[in-house]
Amino acid sequence: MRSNESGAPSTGRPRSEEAHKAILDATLDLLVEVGFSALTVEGVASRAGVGKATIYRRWPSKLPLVVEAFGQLPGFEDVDTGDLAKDLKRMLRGYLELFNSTPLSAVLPSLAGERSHNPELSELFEPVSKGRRQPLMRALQRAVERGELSRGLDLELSADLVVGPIAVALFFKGGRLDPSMVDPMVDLALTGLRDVPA
Amino acid sequence: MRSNESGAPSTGRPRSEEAHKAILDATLDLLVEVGFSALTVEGVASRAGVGKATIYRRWPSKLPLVVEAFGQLPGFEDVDTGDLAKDLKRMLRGYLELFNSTPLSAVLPSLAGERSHNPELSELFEPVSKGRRQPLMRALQRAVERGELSRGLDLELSADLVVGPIAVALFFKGGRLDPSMVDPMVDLALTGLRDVPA
DNA sequence: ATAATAACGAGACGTATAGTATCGTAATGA
DNA sequence: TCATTACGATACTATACGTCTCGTTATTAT
Repeated sequence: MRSNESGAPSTGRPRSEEAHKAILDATLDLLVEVGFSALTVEGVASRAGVGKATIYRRWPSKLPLVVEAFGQLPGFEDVDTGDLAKDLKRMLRGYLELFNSTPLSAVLPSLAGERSHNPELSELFEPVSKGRRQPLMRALQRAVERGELSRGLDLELSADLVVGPIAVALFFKGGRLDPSMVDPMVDLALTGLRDVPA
Repeated sequence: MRSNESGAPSTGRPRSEEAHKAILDATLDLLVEVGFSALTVEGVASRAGVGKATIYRRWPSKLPLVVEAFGQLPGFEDVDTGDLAKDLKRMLRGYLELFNSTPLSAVLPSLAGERSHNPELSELFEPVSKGRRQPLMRALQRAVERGELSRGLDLELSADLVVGPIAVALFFKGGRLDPSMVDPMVDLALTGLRDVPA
């Protein structure tokens, strides 16, 4: 019973890539249509035209499946205009537009909410979450290299500050995410509240 | 079959305040012990020593119950030192300490996650969420009146910026919320990223 | 070829829990 | 005293997770 590195055996019928993709697609479709909490594995199986076992053979439970489907959605697109404010505004605006055209705005809070009770999910989610921040971190890094930002700046904290208002809107307000909120948001994060002559 | 304004009839056996409180207390206890997703209505009924019907007579489903129990937890404590940075730091520090001593850090993401698929819950959550921000908003308002902040400042957005990094940590990172993160957070929000001489 | 192996779709199955309905009883107001 | 409603308890229906077994099909080893 030899196995290759991915844990799949080297003999017997191979797993169907087709079924794999159909499952992920069906999961995203249903996330859009019914949302996370109403999404059922049986529904995914039926939509994808596969048996439940075919799903559970690949993912130990519903959550990792949703995490992987979610991971296929796009994140920040990298923008490099040579000006930090422009970079941030374009990236965040594009991101908010994704929220209105994909299930991102519904899936993100659901998964984040589950994390707090599910350490395994938390671990699955971590690299995905981190990877999505990368373009943002790179834009900040470039600004430091250009001298636009101070060298001593905590870039992690800075990134949190920049996207913070989006997170607040997403989780604590109706979730209405108008791309027009981006410009004042970025401006305020760059200049700070205390932008008044003493 | 006359009813008073709260929907309860004016005749027959009145609803037990004792049972009401026991249910809310049991809900909070169980939120601490087992977390939100493992919390069951049957468990709450059993812990509170009431029948399930007594719960469903008051709350249409599990979520509004949890929202109301959650609403009993304390929020920001009002701090007025005459200095915005001090006010914010003390308030946020106290808030983060709440996260480590109550189920707040687990319940908040869960409820926020459910909101995106549940408009009714969203409406229930709205006033609670808004009320919790009040001390923060007042501190900002005072700073404007003292001339510490500019009059034209968007205070809603400012509040989002200040608490944003906490939201990001809570939802996108492990949820580790060390009160020591507060001081640099507030300082950065006040001065902005671009705090470097041009 | 033929055997061994493992994935396939379908769906039965056991368990858990949400929410409803029904019991006999207790408390209140007319 | 009687109507009304809440009470705790519990049976009930419906749903969905995750496991398992069916007969079948695709692939590899001999």
